[in-house]
Amino acid sequence: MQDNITKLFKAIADPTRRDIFHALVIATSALSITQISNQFEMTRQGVTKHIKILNDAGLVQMNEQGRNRFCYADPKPLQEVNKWMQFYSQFWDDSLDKLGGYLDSKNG
Amino acid sequence: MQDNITKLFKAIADPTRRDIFHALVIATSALSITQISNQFEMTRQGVTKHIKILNDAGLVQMNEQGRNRFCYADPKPLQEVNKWMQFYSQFWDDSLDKLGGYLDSKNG
DNA sequence: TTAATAAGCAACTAAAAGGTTGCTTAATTT
DNA sequence: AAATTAAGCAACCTTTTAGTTGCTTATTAA
Repeated sequence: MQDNITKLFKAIADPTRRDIFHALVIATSALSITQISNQFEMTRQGVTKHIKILNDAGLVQMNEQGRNRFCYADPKPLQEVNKWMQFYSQFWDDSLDKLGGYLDSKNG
Repeated sequence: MQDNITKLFKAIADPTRRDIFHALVIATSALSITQISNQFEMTRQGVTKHIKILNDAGLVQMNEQGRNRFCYADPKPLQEVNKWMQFYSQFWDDSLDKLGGYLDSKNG
């Protein structure tokens, strides 16, 4: 359906998903779906859907144990986002003079 | 309605908008709406909507001249995204050993 | 001064997103 | 074995998103 980088951007474009992802990143152990749900004012099914999207983007991995599905964050795919941004970063990394001149040329 | 970082992420989450933004970044001069539209298989109104979203996110600036609205990219807001990612980058910047141990502790 | 061009606005449509409720299944406790 | 708990699945609803068509307005060119 959609390419990886789009999946990735869409995954982190939702504030709730950023919150879930963050909660998993700072967690000291993997958390079950229910444990995650308890931290949010949303039904477990709602959280499950978000987790699925994060998982499809590679940002959350699972670990099934009996009736539990322990989730943990995997920030590595964010490197792709970093890579995407690297090209554009040259335009803010450049000296302000150069950027100023560039913008002036477009404005004037 | 929604916070800046969310607007920013949503703006770049759409592939067409990333394409428009990229076209403006690499353009040697500011481009009118019509000039941009000609590069995409989409109506001018469709492009206008995308431009509006990019503009709301601060990624595209305008420059009205008569009946033309010349648009140019402003990548600076992407620094916010960069900042957001910096926190998570520690988890992929760390030595593989440390990351491995962290994951093992969650898996095991 | 009539043509043509650039773009805005509004209404509409189709599909996707974000979320819910209700029910089922499978694994654990008691 | 019965009750509880964790989670999946499907259907549904509402809002947002991505895009269209049609029309108007304002600027510029012939």
